Amino acid sequence: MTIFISQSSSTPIYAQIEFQIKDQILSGALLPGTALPSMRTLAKDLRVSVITVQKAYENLTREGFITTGVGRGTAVSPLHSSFLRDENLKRVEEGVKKVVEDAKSGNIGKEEVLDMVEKYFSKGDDHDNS
Amino acid sequence: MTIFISQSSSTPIYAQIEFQIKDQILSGALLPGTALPSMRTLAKDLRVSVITVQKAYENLTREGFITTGVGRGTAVSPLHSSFLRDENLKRVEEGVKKVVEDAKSGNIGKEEVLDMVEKYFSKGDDHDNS
Amino acid sequence: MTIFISQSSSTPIYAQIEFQIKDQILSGALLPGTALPSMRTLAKDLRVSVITVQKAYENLTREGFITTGVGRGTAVSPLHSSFLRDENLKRVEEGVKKVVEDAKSGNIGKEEVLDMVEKYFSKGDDHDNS
Amino acid sequence: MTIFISQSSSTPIYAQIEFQIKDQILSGALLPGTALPSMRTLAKDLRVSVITVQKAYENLTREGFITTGVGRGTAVSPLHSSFLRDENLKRVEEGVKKVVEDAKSGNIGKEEVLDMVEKYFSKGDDHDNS
DNA sequence: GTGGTCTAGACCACG
DNA sequence: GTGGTCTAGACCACG
Repeated sequence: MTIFISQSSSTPIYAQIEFQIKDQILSGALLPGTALPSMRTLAKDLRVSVITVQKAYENLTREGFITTGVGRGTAVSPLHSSFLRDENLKRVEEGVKKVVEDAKSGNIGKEEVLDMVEKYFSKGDDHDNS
Repeated sequence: MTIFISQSSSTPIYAQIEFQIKDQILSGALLPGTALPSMRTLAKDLRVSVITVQKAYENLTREGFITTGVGRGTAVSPLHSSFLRDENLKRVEEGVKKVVEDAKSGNIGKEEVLDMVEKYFSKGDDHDNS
Repeated sequence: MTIFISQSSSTPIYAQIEFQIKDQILSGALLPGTALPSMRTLAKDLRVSVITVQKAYENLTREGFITTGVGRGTAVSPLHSSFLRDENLKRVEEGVKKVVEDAKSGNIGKEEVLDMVEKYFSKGDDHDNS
Repeated sequence: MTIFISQSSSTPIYAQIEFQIKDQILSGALLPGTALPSMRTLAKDLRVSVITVQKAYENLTREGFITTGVGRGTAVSPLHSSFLRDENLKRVEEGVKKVVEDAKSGNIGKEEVLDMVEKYFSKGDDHDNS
């Protein structure tokens, strides 16, 4: 598991850890059952305080992404793929809603927004524009 | 000019004021030259400290949306309509970029996102579902 | 006499009036003895308060650029051309001093500064580079 | 880090702090990564309010010179040396531009300005009067 | 400990 | 009246 910490970012360090782990679970990079490093190990690796890692793990546990047990360590929760899909859809839908509100109040047309979506979906693809 | 403050929001009060005024300028609800309420008046109306309103006005001034002058008060800057359009496009494009990133990492397809955009653009319309 | 007021500038209005009149005297555009408009007339022309114009005239009088007499109105002082030249030199020399300090502390060489001076002196000239 | 405050200057205290720190970063006296004193410490040292120091730090953060983080303190940003040079050049060029404008409107010749630049560049040098 | 937000006052220059 | 600066407190999240 790879996590990058930016000391100069304004995002709190605990949130950087939390978001990156969540991203990797949602994208399927971290599969259910996979063991996460212990809080002490991760803290040492990232050169941050154990308390900081603890806060990230705590939040992820509360949201159901990981499970922690005394003596068992921490692992990715056995999430139904439908749950994952719902989480992702929720995240995207919230973004779309906000974007459309901004577009409407700023007199930006539907076609322009659709074009932007097409544009960013194409980026990073290799000659794939089906 | 109408502004709603949520004391319980995690967004700072000064930012709530700032964003709402910016929204109204970008949407054309506040026209160039329009006088804004004085910092003291707005502070009293919103039941917040003068300093809080000042921080909002300061940020808007630095970004060029309003002009302030001691003894002259505060007014919406003479903005070119092209500037307004650019600002709106920038805001929407940043939103789209983030949405597409989330969609890609969550295995959500382009078509699904396009459908969401259509859906939210239709909402609030009268008998318009072309 | 032409004066432009910018309501959106952060420079106080009285200072805008003061500086523009001083510039015109120092550059020779306003000659000694020339009558200035009365404070009331100028205030009406510029659509500002009489008190604002008064402050500008007051400062210019104190610095010796204009003379005011009850019933005689206001006029440009009979300045010796050597005085004008000294004022101009003082202003330029102060600017050069600050520029060189900035250059030194920023590791910018003398040649680079000399080049900039040449460059800006050429601007606006017609094929004159003696 | 040494900072001098003049309570009687017309430059706001927060700006004095801001400019002096920026000067030291631009001149290389403060290297990237160097920790700055905490706002409370500096405020106590300079005998000013914490808010005043905060405003200076806030401006420097927005301009990219320093990075701040709750719980992490404040440090000089990792700046590219090319950025530093550009910032210095920008500052000097603005000064030269203003100087030349003053000189032109005051009928002061290019040679005189060039001589002044030479003169101030020599000052403070040891036995260097080439 | 750190920086970020907020309050309730004050005094100033400007118009 | 207006905005700009400053003080001396407070509470918060973060590390």
